[in-house]
Amino acid sequence: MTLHYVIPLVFPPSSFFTIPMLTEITKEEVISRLRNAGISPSGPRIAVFHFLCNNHIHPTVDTIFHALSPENPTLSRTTVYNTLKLLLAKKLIQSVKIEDTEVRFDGNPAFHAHFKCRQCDCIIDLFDVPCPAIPQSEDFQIELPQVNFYGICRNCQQKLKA
Amino acid sequence: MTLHYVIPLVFPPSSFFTIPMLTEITKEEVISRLRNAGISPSGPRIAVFHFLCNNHIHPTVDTIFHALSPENPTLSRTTVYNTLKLLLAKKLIQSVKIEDTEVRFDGNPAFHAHFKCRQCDCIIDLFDVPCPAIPQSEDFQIELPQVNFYGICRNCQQKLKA
DNA sequence: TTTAGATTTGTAATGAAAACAATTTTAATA
DNA sequence: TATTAAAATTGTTTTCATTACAAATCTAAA
Repeated sequence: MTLHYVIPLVFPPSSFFTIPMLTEITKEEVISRLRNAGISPSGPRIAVFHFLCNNHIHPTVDTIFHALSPENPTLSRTTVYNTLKLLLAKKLIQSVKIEDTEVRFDGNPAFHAHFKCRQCDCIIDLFDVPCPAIPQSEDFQIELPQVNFYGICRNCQQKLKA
Repeated sequence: MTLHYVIPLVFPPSSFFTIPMLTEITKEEVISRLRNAGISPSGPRIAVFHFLCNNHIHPTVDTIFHALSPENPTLSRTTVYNTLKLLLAKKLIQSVKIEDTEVRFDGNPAFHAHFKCRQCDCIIDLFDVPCPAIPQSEDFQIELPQVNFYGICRNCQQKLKA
């Protein structure tokens, strides 16, 4: 079977750039999600998870640390690392391996593809790229795949044109 | 349109594990490919590219360096880095961003998915996972996507059963 | 109030990658 | 063949994300 796709003239095309309802996730909702996952909702954990849920910028550890430090003066990088590892293990977030050497994080654990702009290094969610078939085993769970695109984002395309 | 997939009992299932003809790529063929790409075929470049074409193990820089050092006693890590960067720019190879912090390399630049075993850390080519639709722009080339699966490979599944 | 376990913190260590300058090689020209 | 400029390679140094580790702090149960 061959699938045919409409080839858009700009990237990301609107059909690949659906923006989901960006309702603010409250601290209470964050605490509830942590409790449901069996994680005791400490201050740093609430802060890190809340930041990831409401900032769809696929931050690095350092970005998270610097964003939260002013409000949490005693926060340490190690705690950010520990917290992210814990959230990943409980599948409350996902990691995005789209850079060569550093990991980025995404507060939305559901499958979606990502696009990295080679010009401005932004990372954009692509909610309308279908998830590739995930082979399942009787004995083992195969995790969601990562699907990463690379290129030039629409903003940078327009800047380069001008 | 909904697609239905046969769910295999073991992973990787045979249909996801097609092994292409693994004919040895000769040094002459390697030199020819380098010349066609406008790269002068120096000793280190031939060695690195030849290694990648004939060892489908998705090696790291360090693995390549240690594999080639005995035959090339003066080879330096920096040269391996430089050569890989050049081969990538000319699209003779591809990088595989499937680990958190280090990049792996693949002598086959054509699209195929990858699977990483969380148990033994091996990386397996999945030649039968279809390439997601690649949005194309009039002005900019969007590069091939990376599709990465994670889980437990068949070997480790059997070891864990026993 | 005590105390054990959980959590957080800061420092040190690791290691991949990049930056950099110097050396060596190559290839064109005299 | 000799000269020389560009290309390629090399080793060292630096950077920086991540991990390891041990000490300090906090939490919640007894």
